[in-house]
Amino acid sequence: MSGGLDERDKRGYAVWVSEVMLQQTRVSTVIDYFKRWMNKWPTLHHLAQASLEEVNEMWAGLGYYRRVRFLLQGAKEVVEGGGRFPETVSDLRKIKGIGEYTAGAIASIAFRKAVPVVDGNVVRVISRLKTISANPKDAATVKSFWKLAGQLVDPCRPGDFNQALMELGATLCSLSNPGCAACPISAQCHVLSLSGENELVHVTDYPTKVVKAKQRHEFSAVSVVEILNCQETMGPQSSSKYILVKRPNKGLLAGLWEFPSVLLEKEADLTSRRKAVDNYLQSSFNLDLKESTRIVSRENIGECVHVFSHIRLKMYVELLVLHAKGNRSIDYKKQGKESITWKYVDNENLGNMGLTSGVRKVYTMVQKHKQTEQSTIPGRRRKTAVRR
DNA sequence: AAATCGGGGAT
DNA sequence: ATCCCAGATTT
Repeated sequence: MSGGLDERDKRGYAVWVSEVMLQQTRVSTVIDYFKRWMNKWPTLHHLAQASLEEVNEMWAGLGYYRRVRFLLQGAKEVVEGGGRFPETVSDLRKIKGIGEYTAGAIASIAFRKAVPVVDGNVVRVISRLKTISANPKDAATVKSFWKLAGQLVDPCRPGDFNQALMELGATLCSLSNPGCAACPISAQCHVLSLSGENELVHVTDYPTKVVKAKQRHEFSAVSVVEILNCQETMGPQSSSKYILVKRPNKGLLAGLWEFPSVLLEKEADLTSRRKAVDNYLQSSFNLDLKESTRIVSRENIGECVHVFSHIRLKMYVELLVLHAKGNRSIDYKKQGKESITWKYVDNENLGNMGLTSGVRKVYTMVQKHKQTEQSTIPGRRRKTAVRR
């Protein structure tokens, strides 16, 4: 292994970051995120100084945000431990967020340990190579894949071998249209030879498909609250700002920012949605919307569906424009009883900051709505009346 | 063993 | 629309 300690740490860190980003995420998606990340935090020591808020924003849009929380936690642990960067699978496995795959990837790619990796690509290649029809998610079957991969790995160049195997699974040995004719190991592929003898056998039947749980449906009322003319915090020239709320530190999208929203029991009509939103804004922001003088406009923007692994969320979006100073009793800065965390963000910063994909979708909807409204009524300012 | 936890690209 | 991806942790 060439290079000093510093060089070694750098290699381990870069592979660690990239492999965590690559968990359940395609290479093409990761590339830009990886560049931005390494530019901001070039070494493990830089990362260890970062805050959760910072890494969350850098990660925004990548998904599975638990990954970045563990990555930051792990960086702090390694730096505070003062020890060398862990090199072996067993030491790497002790770090939160590093499972069997990531440990194998770092050990083999960064430190030339002769250990295997098993990801979705490797499962596909091996299940075809060996005609394995067992459920690939089954614990015992997973174990057998690791064993087989361990027998295959080239001890001289384990990192290159592992990456080549995954690359093969991602390209030639693809899900639905494998290029067996061009495959360098087609001669050793058992299922390919079987398919030549038996028309009922198809390469694409491997690995065996597993049935997945259906997504549950959820509904939420999203209120994009725009405050006009906020001179106190933004200076005399500013136009408006929006309220963003921080999600709870556990669960879905933990600790990430979103527009004020309430989860609905079920699909709801406009009236009940607004009732829920009003109640929420009243209790959490001390915003009394019964004072109609505060409301400049309140428009229904439309629906927006956002899909997670296990949830299909339909968001009903409205744009609620408020006067900054309508009534002295309004105190936007006062936090509600439920001690939620929130902040103001102006239009420019909202467009530039890291947002989750769902929030970005909603924001784009609102922008488009505003443009359409302006262009369809030239020279006139439309004002939607609000009557309660 | 099953559920949780994002998002997007391919089909 | 469905599948699933350079997965890991919690329940």
